[in-house]
Amino acid sequence: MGEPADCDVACAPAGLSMPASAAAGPVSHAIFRVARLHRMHVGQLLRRVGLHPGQELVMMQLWDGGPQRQTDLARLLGSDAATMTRTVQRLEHAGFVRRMPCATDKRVTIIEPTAASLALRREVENIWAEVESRTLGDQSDADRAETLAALERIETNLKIVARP
Amino acid sequence: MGEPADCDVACAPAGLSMPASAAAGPVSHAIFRVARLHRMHVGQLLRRVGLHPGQELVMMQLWDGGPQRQTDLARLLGSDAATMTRTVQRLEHAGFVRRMPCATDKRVTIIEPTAASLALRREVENIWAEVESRTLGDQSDADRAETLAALERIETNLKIVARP
DNA sequence: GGGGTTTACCTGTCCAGACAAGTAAAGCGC
DNA sequence: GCGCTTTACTTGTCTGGACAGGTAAACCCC
Repeated sequence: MGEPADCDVACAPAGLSMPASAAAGPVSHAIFRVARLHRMHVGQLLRRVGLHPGQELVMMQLWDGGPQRQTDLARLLGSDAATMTRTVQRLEHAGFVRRMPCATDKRVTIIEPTAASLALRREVENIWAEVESRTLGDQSDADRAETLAALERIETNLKIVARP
Repeated sequence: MGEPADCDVACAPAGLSMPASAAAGPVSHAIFRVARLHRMHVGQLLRRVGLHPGQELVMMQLWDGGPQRQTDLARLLGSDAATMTRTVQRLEHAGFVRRMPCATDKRVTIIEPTAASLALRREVENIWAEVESRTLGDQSDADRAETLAALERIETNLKIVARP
């Protein structure tokens, strides 16, 4: 570190909830804040059932669609193939998932939920319902629809630009 | 892995963009997808200037507010103190930030942007403007306001629940 | 059927982020 | 002044996520 310095300015409480640095992109900044808050809520609730944020999406996809190829899991969840490899490894180690080699294509591995994981399903669905409820608060149905529409507009825009 | 298994069902193309697992929380799922897409765009652009997603927020806060205490940085950006420690360490190693011990309180370290970092400021602001543009697409001003309002509604709700 | 390409997966490495635990300094109460 | 609490910061360890690089199998085309 450098030399000791006085910190007159620095010690002043700078308790602004909207830093001027966000002026360049208020929506981008809001996405960042909302995403972290949302993830915090999900993680806090998932912790009770022994899952980490992101893993519950894999399990939901498996409960919902049954045994699937690992590459399809990654594609459906928009995840990186490498990330999916390690997430599945951890879920397997935790006993929630089983990996089976595909008989007709030796490259692929089929991921299937274990019987033990089924006990989690109801809890995870409750957690998601709880988070959805916290996220939307007491909004009216019309507001909820508008909220979802706004997010989907953003998603569409970001997807369009991603493929020039 | 388990025994080889046939994968008749699994090999079928399951190219749905809206997995039924999202039914429990469409808005939550959308937040997740939007956040990852948004982060991808930011990271892709920031890579050119040698920053990683999240670091640009620290730099913007420093450029904007001048030298600040590390704990204030963490609080303003809503980040974990431990995360801020390592982020600042990496920024210091990259030469964008300097750490100075506070003369009046030996616990605190003052973080200040280096002169070298100032050359990045314009570029980072352009990147954020670009991401904001991609995010909002060709929305009208009214739509943009509604989008921001929707995100802020979510943020408010998640903050309220966070403090029972 | 042989060779190049594509696909599926794995590993290494880096980053942010969260939690736990620890240290040192400041503040506070008595 | 002494002890307890709070604050600021650090480190360890776990996770998701991204990129690069590598391997083996399947595919495709001539």
